[in-house]
Amino acid sequence: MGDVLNDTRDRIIGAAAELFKRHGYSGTGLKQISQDSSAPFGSLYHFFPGGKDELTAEALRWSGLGYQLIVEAVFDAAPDLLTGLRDCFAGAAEVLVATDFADACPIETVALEVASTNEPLRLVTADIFDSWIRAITARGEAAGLAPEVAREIGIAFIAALEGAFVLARGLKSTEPMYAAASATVAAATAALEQSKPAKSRKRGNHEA
Amino acid sequence: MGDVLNDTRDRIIGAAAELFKRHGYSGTGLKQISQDSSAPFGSLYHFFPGGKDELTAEALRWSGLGYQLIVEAVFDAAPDLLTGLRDCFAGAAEVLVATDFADACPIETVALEVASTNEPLRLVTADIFDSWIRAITARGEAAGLAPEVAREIGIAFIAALEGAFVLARGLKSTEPMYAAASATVAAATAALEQSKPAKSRKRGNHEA
DNA sequence: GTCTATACTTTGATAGAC
DNA sequence: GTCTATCAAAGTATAGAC
Repeated sequence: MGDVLNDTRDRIIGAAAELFKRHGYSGTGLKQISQDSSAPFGSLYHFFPGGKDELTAEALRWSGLGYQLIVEAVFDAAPDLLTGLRDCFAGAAEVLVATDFADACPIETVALEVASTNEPLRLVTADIFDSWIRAITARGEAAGLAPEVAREIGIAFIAALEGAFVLARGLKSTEPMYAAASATVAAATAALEQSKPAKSRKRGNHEA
Repeated sequence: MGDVLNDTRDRIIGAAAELFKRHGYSGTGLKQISQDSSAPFGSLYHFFPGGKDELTAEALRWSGLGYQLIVEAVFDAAPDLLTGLRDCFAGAAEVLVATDFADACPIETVALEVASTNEPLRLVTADIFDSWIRAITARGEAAGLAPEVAREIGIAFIAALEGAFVLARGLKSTEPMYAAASATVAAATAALEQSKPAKSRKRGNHEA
């Protein structure tokens, strides 16, 4: 997010993504995007002939992919699945504090706004959520969970993170992040236990 | 929510709450509220001299209390805490399907919209979340959890529900509701186990 | 208290000069 | 491709007759 974007089109997308994250879809005007990106108003319609919706779709896809890469990096740096899960919540809490609880999930607010009012944009958010779910499901499977269980835990993890963002921003407190972290880790721990019935008594650790 | 509101002021609040729930704060205009409530435009400023923000605050408080009562009723009807938790998710899933994924949490979208843009309204959402947390924490304590654990599980439950709403509405699927339910129940189960170390082997059930 | 008309601002979008 | 001027519509808010 600290990128330096020199290309006009990229600057527009970056400014739009930032504004959508903090003010939402309806709360962000094209003129404000024009100002924040230092791009003339006409350039918005030059690069995005479809108007606000086309620009929003691009900003959502860009933000959604960027956020996924951040989360994947956290998991890559963690020694195991459970640590990775907990680190995601902890990292999110740090960002919230550093930005006075402004920067959370980059697509959550918009996703809720368009869910029942703008079907094309709703589909964009659905694609992003799908991509996130597939990514975390793969991590769960790699950790030894059955595919269906991995998917269930993965979805629950994303839901816990999104919900914790809502409470944390509303309460201006990181407490929900750590509460959600503990619950998610507890659920994942139980799932891991159940998927390895022949373990427990350290009678031969037969895993990768 | 199926109330018949004859008083003008109540009709305005009801229509506003409904519109905020589906279209958000910025996405809802006062003229639309006037139309949906069959109240003349001037009446909005007669009953709410503070304008849109005062009306929004009232609508949020009304919706927040109403939703809490619904959840409390679900817990009252359930035989135990774990069943109550699961029934909340199942009931929410049913409402989502019945309304084509339009009716979820009545304050979530607005809470995210105002979190970083409207401090007075953010405080209103914080009060509502606080009330919800206290209510569910009391249920956890009554079920035998230590106060701190009950609060943690309670916050995680609300976060899971809110996050599941985001995913369910975006994906137009109830899968996230059930995934979040299983994870929440698993976390609560683990917490209940830990809070009763002298149980397990049915060696004397010394609880209320 | 009810209701209409209107003022003022901002919105998304377009046209056209350069 | 860049940039400015402008449009029609919708936004919040107000005034005042009844």
